[in-house]
Amino acid sequence: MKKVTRLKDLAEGLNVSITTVSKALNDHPDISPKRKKEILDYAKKMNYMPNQVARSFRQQKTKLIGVIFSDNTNPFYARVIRGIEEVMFRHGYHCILMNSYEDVERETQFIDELRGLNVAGVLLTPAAGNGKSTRLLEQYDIPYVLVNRYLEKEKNTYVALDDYQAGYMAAKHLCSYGNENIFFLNFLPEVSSSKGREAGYRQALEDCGVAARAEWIIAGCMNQNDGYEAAKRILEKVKPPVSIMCYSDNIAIGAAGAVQERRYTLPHDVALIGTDDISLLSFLSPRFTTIGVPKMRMGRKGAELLIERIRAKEKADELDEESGWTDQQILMEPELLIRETS
Amino acid sequence: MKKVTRLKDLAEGLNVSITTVSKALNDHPDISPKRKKEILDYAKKMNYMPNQVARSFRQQKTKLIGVIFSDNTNPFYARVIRGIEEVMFRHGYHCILMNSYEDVERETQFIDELRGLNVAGVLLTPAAGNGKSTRLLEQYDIPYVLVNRYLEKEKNTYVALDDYQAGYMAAKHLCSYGNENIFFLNFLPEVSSSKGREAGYRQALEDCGVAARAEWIIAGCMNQNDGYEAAKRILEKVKPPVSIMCYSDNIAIGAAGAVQERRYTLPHDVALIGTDDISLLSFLSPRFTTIGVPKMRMGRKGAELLIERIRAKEKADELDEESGWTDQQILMEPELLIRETS
DNA sequence: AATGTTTCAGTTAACGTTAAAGCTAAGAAG
DNA sequence: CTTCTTAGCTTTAACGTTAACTGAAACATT
Repeated sequence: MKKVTRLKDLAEGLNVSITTVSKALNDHPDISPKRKKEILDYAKKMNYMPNQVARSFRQQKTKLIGVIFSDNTNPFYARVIRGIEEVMFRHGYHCILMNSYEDVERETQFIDELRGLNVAGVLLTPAAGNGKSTRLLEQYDIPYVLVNRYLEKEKNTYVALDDYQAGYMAAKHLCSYGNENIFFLNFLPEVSSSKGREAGYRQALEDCGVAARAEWIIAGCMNQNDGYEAAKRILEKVKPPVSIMCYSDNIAIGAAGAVQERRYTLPHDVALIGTDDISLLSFLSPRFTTIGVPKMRMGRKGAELLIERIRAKEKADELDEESGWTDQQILMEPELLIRETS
Repeated sequence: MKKVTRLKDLAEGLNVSITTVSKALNDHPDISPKRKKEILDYAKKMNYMPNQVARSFRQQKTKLIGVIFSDNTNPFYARVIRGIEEVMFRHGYHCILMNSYEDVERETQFIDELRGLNVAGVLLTPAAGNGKSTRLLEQYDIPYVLVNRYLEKEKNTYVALDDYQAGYMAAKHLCSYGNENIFFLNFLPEVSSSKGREAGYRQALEDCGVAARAEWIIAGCMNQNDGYEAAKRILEKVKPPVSIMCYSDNIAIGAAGAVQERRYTLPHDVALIGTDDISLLSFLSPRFTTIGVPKMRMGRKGAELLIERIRAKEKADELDEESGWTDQQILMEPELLIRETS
């Protein structure tokens, strides 16, 4: 049996015009029910699948979404991505996965390539930088939604954690132990999430009557090893008991390693709290105290927002007017999960 | 400044024909160096990016790759995917991420959609089933490479772990403790990796003079919770010391939870070994004994093989002959990583 | 000087789809 | 019976790109 890959093949098999087949498959009212059924049955029988490339070409739009995050192996982003994929799939979109590794250059290159691919939209966690990526996206008129971070200077649509609240909750919790030193192993200080958490941390200390010291905040922790190194240095200088709040669970894991290396115990010598609620850490002993973040929900919400925005743009393009999209800012509520490291 | 998105825009700006611009951008020898430079400079200045949809349409091929795995949040697959993305990006391909959740229906639907998208190739870990996916891929003439699993009945190109060796190493290691019971918490018994590991496990026991008992092998463990439940039941029936070998680190984590719940200790009461070498577990205490798997390397190798296969097909299509691709089977070497749970 | 070759450009057509416009016959309205 | 409408199908054109072909001028070879 000859392969049926084009409308033409179906049309010839049924002795109707190509357009008629196209209309039948797209449920166009022009076609009589009888003929429609005939065509649909035949298409099904022949296992026909429309050529999306041709369709995208003709319609000047695709069902592809760019998904740019720093690293898909980061358990946090992995779950965000899963949420995105789930929603996009349900809506007939497909996700192009891109790892930026926090590199602005890579990120902008990705965006250029996504423009070439004519993607319907982009979801991204912008790398620390000067907002070049979002400016490009605006310039290319590509709908986008930021996830987990946002840019203060510009008005954007984003889904993020209520970082201030997260920082506040965590620091307040640590304050309750009354340890003399309350450290904060922070991520890159220029990104919104780091700033928000630090602000929350500072406010919590203030509310607890603790004067924050500059050396308590250690910025630039990106991974487990950075957490390990930072904690190691802390424990060389400071005598337990000490409290350590971490920007991520990854960092907390590294810190825990340093604690154990020193033969200190959690939570007795070191009260430790992470952020993200990575699933592994609720199983292992000691189960990590952390700030829960609705990661999949964040991804899903971001995807839904993007779809909304894409729809608005499509409608506007049709009528040849401005999209009139009003930016939306959504903050997810963090949750204090007290377990065994504090 | 008007937006320059088409060759036509460039051509008009430079007063040359569209084809000339196309040739210049594609480094065709027809164009003189002088003119070529002129056009390239102008294109760069105008920030032109070729319309990949139109290009794909014209050339009847895309630079898209389907990446179908069960779940991108699984730390194992996350690293495999990262390896894939890395290589594909370097070669100008882009990855469409799809989570099958071990569901054959979903998987085949994905493949149908990928056919519509005209992807250049597909990388996948086939869900346990009857080989429907690979048959579809063959039928649609889409180049593909299997990763981490293969199908015994059919001849395929794949990159997988030497599962037999992995099972053998792990079981042999556990045998050295001389515990009376040596359990194996296995994954779905119908997939190649489970079979291979079980075969290795059996052989190791035999070589150690241990008669394997049917009840030692507990199949169907998919996640942490399954590992927890299985270990819990084991510890209700059997008195320590006992050895438990797990198909994955995820399962081992669950098992460790059950061990700790019973107030047994690792490795004294229970010698535990996992598989995969998930990065978290080398940091936390107790650091898990496991079988190391080169996950990123597996992804990279799979991607390279797929590119090879795509190239072969492209060449064959050009000459209008059979591709003559000979299937390749690549096995990665596992590594015994003895740490603190055994 | 006549002929062949090379260089460098332009013209044409096609990839599969669908929106818009066109056409015909049947049915409705006057 | 004529005119108007509608249902249901077909024809045409276009999306941006590039392979194949065409053509003119410059250059090389006898």
